[in-house]
Amino acid sequence: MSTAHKRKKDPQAVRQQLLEVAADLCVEKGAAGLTLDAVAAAAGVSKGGLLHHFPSKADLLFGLLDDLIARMDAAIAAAMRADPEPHGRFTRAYVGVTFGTGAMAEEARWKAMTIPLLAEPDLRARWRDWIALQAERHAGTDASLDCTLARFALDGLWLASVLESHPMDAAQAERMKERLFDLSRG
Amino acid sequence: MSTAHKRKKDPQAVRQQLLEVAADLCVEKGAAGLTLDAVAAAAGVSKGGLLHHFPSKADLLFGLLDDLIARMDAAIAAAMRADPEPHGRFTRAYVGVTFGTGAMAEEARWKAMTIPLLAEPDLRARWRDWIALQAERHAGTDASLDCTLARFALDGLWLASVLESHPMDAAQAERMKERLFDLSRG
DNA sequence: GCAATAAAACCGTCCAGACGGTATGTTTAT
DNA sequence: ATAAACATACCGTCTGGACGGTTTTATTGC
Repeated sequence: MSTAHKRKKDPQAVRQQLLEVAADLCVEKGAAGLTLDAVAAAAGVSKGGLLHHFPSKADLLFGLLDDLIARMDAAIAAAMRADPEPHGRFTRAYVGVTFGTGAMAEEARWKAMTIPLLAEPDLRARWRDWIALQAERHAGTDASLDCTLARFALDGLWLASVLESHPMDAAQAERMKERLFDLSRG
Repeated sequence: MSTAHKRKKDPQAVRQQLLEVAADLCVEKGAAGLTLDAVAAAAGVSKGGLLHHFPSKADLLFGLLDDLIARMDAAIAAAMRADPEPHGRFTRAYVGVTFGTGAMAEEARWKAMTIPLLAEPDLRARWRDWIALQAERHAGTDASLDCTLARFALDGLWLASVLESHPMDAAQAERMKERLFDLSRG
């Protein structure tokens, strides 16, 4: 028994709530282990309500990834606007955003969710498209060997942070970040 | 109806066969889509037989990962023996083995296992342990910033190859490999 | 050597629960 | 009034794995 029908309806908010809850569960259980029942329950919505917003599980996962990509795009675009030097600009923005100066809790959650998302072949394709788009868009400024290497290193670093396999203190992280910036300029 | 009980019993071989078949199916369907029935059928063993060797699905996946890790350990050890320079020796071996000259089947298995490895918390822990062990063991020779960075870059490169997100031709790959070797010496 | 006995290595079936999705009713906003 | 935004109930399938047999191998006693 829920009281959802008593409160004011706000479809957008419910949709957002569903996405956030799904993201959390995705981090815990992985995309494969994500169940519609669990999402609905955790969001305080019935399963029917969930399926109203996202007609299928696949749609829900697509929604998750699209949201993630949109946020990342926005953050990268903002970082790039603040960088006067064209060469390696995208790489630096990518590094800066992933190292995440701001909202750590949020960052960590979205980062951790990426892996489970990538486990699904259909979602992978979407992710790949985004990568390809970025590569094409910044081919003129970020295609050098060291820029590419810096981005790969960042991916590895990010992987390590998700796995918690390479515990690093703040000083080490800072040195690494600076080294990556160096590479982006070379 | 099977004839397994007619032929000579060889538990080790059956176990190995199960692992190989499971690995192959993992490549095809992904670890999430791996079913015990499918593994048992493909290995010519009943489901009961499979569950005799691996009491649960999790155990099967553990077995799969442990097998891969053992092989990788061997390959890395061999590569390290052939490298006279101590500094960065492990990093170079890691790079060399991952770039993988030979054993394509093995590489395909690693690729298939990578995503599940990152997605499943239990498998993740196992992998993390291995990383920690290596880091500790080679702390004296491979802990420099550039060595660490090279390994991170390699991980990123590996991920890209799994996701097929950064198509690279052989020449590019070779240049990247050389650059990583350079970093391991600095 | 050789039964006898235990233990390991299987086989084949069946089931309980989980899960995605449908079908239909009920409330709320416009 | 009508459509969107939910809730409730239910179904079919799929899958892990429990279970009780059967056959082969190993060990022990004599």
